Amino acid sequence: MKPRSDPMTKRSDLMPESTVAVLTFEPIQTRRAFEEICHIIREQVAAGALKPGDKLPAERDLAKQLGVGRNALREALRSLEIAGIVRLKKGVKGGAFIHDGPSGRMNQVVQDMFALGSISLAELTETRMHIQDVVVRLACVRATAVDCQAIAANIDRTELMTRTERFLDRVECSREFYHLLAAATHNEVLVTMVTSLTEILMKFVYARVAAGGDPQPNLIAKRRKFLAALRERKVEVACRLMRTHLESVHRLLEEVA
Amino acid sequence: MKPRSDPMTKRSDLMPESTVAVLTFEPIQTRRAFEEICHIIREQVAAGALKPGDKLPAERDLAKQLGVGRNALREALRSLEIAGIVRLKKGVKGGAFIHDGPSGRMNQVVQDMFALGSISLAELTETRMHIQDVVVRLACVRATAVDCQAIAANIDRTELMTRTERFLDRVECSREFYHLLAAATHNEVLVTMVTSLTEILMKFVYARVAAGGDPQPNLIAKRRKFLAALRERKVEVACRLMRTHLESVHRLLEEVA
DNA sequence: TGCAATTAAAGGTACTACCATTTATGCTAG
DNA sequence: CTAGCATAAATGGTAGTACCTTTAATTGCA
Repeated sequence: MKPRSDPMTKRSDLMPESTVAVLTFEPIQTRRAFEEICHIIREQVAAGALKPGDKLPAERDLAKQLGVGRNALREALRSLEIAGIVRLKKGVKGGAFIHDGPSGRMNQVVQDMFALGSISLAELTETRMHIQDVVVRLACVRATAVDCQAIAANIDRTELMTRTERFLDRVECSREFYHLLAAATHNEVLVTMVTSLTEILMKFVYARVAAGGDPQPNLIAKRRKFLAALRERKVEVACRLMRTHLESVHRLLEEVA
Repeated sequence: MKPRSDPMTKRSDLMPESTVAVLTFEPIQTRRAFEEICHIIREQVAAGALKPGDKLPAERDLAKQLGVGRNALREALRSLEIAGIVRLKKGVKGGAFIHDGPSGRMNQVVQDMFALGSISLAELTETRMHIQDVVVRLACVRATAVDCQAIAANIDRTELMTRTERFLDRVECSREFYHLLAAATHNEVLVTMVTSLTEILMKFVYARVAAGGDPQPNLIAKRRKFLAALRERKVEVACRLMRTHLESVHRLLEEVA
């Protein structure tokens, strides 16, 4: 790992040009130590050699084993932590543990993309509208009694927040509503995507609500109506309700921005 | 930044218990230095104070300014680099530059989730099927002549790869096909999502093709038929073609796994 | 026996020194 | 005067050391 300057790159003067021209010599980017380490860990995870809950050796030991400095190793661990692969715990019996799943990582990605201007609010709302449509259709087919009960409980809590005029808390309830609905599809990929889209858009809702009060006076009624459609598995009705609701919400959002 | 042990936490013995009981003392998690730094940079980006192309101060300077060690700063920069926020360049006139966009970050997230078992192949294929349906519908409405020409050129290239039996290269063409199709929606969020889903599933296709030869003998004809439907904006036809094609591809994928 | 003090393990941080790479500058040869 | 090469400087990359902070096990005293 030590030799950063590959002697291979210096030998061109030792070979006649005629033979050099045959080879392609693509730009072998010298991978940084932490990249190499990340790659190794990721391979182990992908191969099943490292499973969630497993503990990596202590930083000092692992650095010795890999023949790198502790800094480089820490940068690798930091990257893996940011990626949601490992979770670092301090103290004795601490260390780097393989994480259960990179939950919430995609949220950060979407938010970063938005902050950097790679994606726009309009693109987010449009995508959310379509994905949510897929979610509703799947949920109508697959939602279990337990799923529906969870949603019903969520609506009850939303109603309480509305009556007590805790509108900011009610936004949290909304976030959870969409999460529960996505969970009813029993497709974790959809859950992740919906959660990311909902998360970032809820930030705008939050700003709107913090400033202006309650922009959705009929929310509870709309939610209950939707839940009824979901329970009766009336796909088209549920889709229509969701679509019109999201349209109004998204209109509000674009006013804020 | 230096005092990690907040003197505030030591003053409980200086106050009578009666007043202590009033305060809540939520568990103020001591944020690590690199987290604080990441947060600051992200704020600057979100606020528009830092725009793509901007250069951050040199590591040594920035560390001094922030009052942290170079290690901590580097871990922060590493995190931001992994997140696709900054790009680090070596040498004089190098440094940390704000990146254009975290393109490709979501791919890694999806692949990590899969490697860790958070999501399954079945969930990926199902989601892809539905998202792709959305994409086709939008593309049928919005695809410009340029979009269609790009897809046509891609199909031509795919045909060449087929004739010359470079099946592995043809898989790359397929990857590009789905990317171009998504691009025709002119919705970058959808592009990102589709790319992530396609990317990971193509890994399986790649394995399948590398082992078994050509599993899609009629691919070119199917592609051209699809493109014709797209050009004529026959939404339902295009959707049906895409759906049946993906169904067959996904069937193959689940055989591999 | 039970609680408190000690201790050890492990991550978090700072600092230093040096290596590697890249660009600019300047000097020398033609 | 120009071309090319040598040198220098800036800057990220890496190693190593020392120490702090947190956490949990252990020990010891009452």
